[in-house]
Order: sequence, then structure tokens, then C-alpha cells
Amino acid sequence: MTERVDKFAARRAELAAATLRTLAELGYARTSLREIAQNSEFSHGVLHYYFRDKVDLITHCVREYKAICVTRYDQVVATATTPAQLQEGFLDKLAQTLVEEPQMHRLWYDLRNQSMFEETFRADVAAIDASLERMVWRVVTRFAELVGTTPLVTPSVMYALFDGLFQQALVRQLAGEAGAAADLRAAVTAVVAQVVPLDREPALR
Amino acid sequence: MTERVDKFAARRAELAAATLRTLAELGYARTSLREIAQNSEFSHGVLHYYFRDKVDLITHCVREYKAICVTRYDQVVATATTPAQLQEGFLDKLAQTLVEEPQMHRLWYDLRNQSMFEETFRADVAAIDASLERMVWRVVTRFAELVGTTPLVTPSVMYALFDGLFQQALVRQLAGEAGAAADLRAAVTAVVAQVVPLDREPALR
DNA sequence: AGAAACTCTTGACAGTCGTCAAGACACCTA
DNA sequence: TAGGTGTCTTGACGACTGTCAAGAGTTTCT
Repeated sequence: MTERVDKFAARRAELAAATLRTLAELGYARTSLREIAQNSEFSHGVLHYYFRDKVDLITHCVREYKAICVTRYDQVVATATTPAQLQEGFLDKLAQTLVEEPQMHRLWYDLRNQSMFEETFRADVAAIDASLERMVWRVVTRFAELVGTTPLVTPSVMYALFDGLFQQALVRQLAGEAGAAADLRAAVTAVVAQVVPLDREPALR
Repeated sequence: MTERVDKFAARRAELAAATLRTLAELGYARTSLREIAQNSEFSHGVLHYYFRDKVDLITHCVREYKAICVTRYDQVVATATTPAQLQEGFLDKLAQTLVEEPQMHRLWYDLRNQSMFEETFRADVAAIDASLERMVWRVVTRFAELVGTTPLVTPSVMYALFDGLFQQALVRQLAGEAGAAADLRAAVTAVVAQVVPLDREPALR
């Protein structure tokens, strides 16, 4: 009984993985169910056995995608004992995922964009956005704690700043610009220097 | 002769406007030539009389869209004589366009996202991005000039920060959140306060 | 071993897509 | 008035889409 459920869930996950690969490669606009099936080892009909329809399939993938992203920097936060360690570890991870998984990131921005047109995805996208914001905030507050200060902007502003920088770097990376990752590191460093003060005075102006 | 050319160009512009309306409403993924034609006063066949194919049509629209955006804050920059005037004028325009034209803005982000998947749009999108960056930089440097300081970040970082904030506000605005525009004003104000110092010391740390 | 339940393939359906050719219509010129 | 040019509509084409029903194949249970 439970093994049946497990196998069912495993197949769903397998098909979801194929869907994510296809979406990352082609983008939302040009991803079809037959294309997804060709990226798996099954035929196109099986997708309607494991998922109600296309929206159900993609929604499930988006939810699964969330789990991958959100814990990316947790280990860095947990192990760093100095500001420099945390900053370097964070920048390393950031540059690494930019270079190694740009397809997954452009997929995320593609889906977030779709949520501006389609009500369907809005709730899931908003939930992921919120958890990404919390992730960024964990990093920044831990950094400020190690420095002995507090951030000068709110969590949502902090997230928007990082997101803007990362998105710009992503566009450049996918356009083939060699310096994209290095520029991202420099940009994040510069912004953090302005927004998380190094000295102990909390600078209320 | 020239009137023929003018009429031809006028029709192209008319169809391009219908295309932009359709794209802003439906997004790139769900915009078809027949839908565009229904948003104009012509039939679907005429689009291939004035444009080579769909890519040619959309590329032309993207280029035309550029002209609308880039001059948005020029008058504010030209007329403001105090930092407060410039800041208020800029924030007003920013909040106004967020509330009044959110469809056009989500279209821009949609097209920029497509450029991460389709080589075709990449050059045009990059050109628009660069001119938007210059626009932001004109505003910021003029502001710094009026204050008597210089910005602490590069033009591309500055643009990425504003873009991140605006995009976040846009998602919220389109989700129906009432405070999106007000939050954007506050966020931009807070970031500018950190990145363009009010005092005369250029804060090289 | 036979029956039942689960899994997957195949093929078709109604619809939409971009594209284009054929022709109708309007307008200007000789 | 006849012919030519520019403009626009209509209808069709092949290809592609999401969806689903019919059935074959496989596994599990009694």
C-alpha cells in the first residue's frame, strides 16, 4: 500500500524533474507536454495519468523547485564565524550558481513573470518569493550580527536589491559576457558596504 | 511618393500599437497574430503585408517601445532646481507609471526574459536596457550634483537596484496590493539615502 | 492460475498557430 | 474609361497544441 504511494510519488517526481529540465531549456512559452515527455523515458500520455492537467504539472514543479533554492546558503550561514568568512562564502555560492545553473534561474524569472499575467501561478510564486526574501534576510542579519551592527533597510528592500543585481548578472551571463560573475561579486560587495554599516554607530539619519 | 511612404509608415505604427496593446494584455506566451489583428481594425492577413513575420513585428514593437520609456524623467531632471524637487518629481513619476501603466511594464520584463531564451531579441533588449540605465544615471547624477556629492555605486549597479525595487513593486501592484506604490516610494528614498550621501564627505571606506 | 488493479502507449479529437496565395476593392494615372 | 498599383480580406495549408478514451502490458492479490 505505502510502497504503491511511494512509487507513485517517485514517478511524479521523475516526471517533474523532466518538466523542470524542459522548462529551463525552452522557457514557459515554448514548453509543450510532448516535449516534456521526450525529455523523459515515457510517452506524452502518461503526464495525464500523474497530473490533472498542464497547470497542475507546472504548479507542482514550481513548488518542488522552491525546495532546491531556499536552502542554498544555509550551510554558509551556519558555519561562518567571521564576517569575511560569511561574505566570501555567500559570494562564492552566488557566483557558482550563476555560472552553473543559469537555466534554472531564468526559469524562475520566467515563472515569476508569468504570474503577472496568469492568476493561476500567483500564489505559488508569491510564496517562493517570500521564502527567498527570508533566505536573503537570514544571510544579511547574520552578517550584521557578526559585524556588530544592524541592516539599514527592510527585508523586502534588501531582497529587491539583491534580486535586481542577480537578475542583471544573469542576463549578462546568458548573453555570454565573461565578467558577469565577477561583476556580480563586486556589485554585491559594494551594496552591502552601503547598506550594512561596518562601524558600530547605527547611523539614523 | 513621400505621402505613400508616410501612409505606409503610419499603418505600420498603427499595427505596432495594436501589437503592444495585445502583448501588454496577454504576455508574449499567449499573443497570436489573430489576436493582435482583433485588437486592430484589420484582419489577420494584413500583418504579413506590413511585417515580414512575427519576429519582425515584435522586434519593431520593442524598438518603438524604447522611445516611450527613455524620456520619462527627462523633464523632471531639466526643471528641478533643488534636491527635494528632483526627488519628489522622480518619485511621483515612478509611482504614477507603476499605477497607470503596469501592463506595459510587465511586458517589458516579459520581453527581457524572453531574451534570455531567444537569441533573436537579445540585441534589442540589451540596447533598451542600456538606455534605461543611462536614464537612471542622469537622474541620480543630477540629484547628487544638486546635493553637492557623488553617487557611491556604478551606473549599472544603480540601475540594477532601482530595477529590482521597481519590479518588486510591479508584482505587488499587479497582485492588487494597495500599498505597492507607497512602499516603492519609501524603498527608493531609503536606498538613495544610503547610496547618494547627503553630506559633503565622499565616504571612501 | 485467474482476476483485479495499476501503469503506460497509442491514436485520435478539436482547436490554434504562423504563413501564404488568390482575389476583391479602392485609388491614381494615362 | 481602361489599366495599373497599392491595400486589404478571405480561406486554406501543414504543423502543433492540450486533452482524453481505448486498450495493451505489467504487477499484485486471492
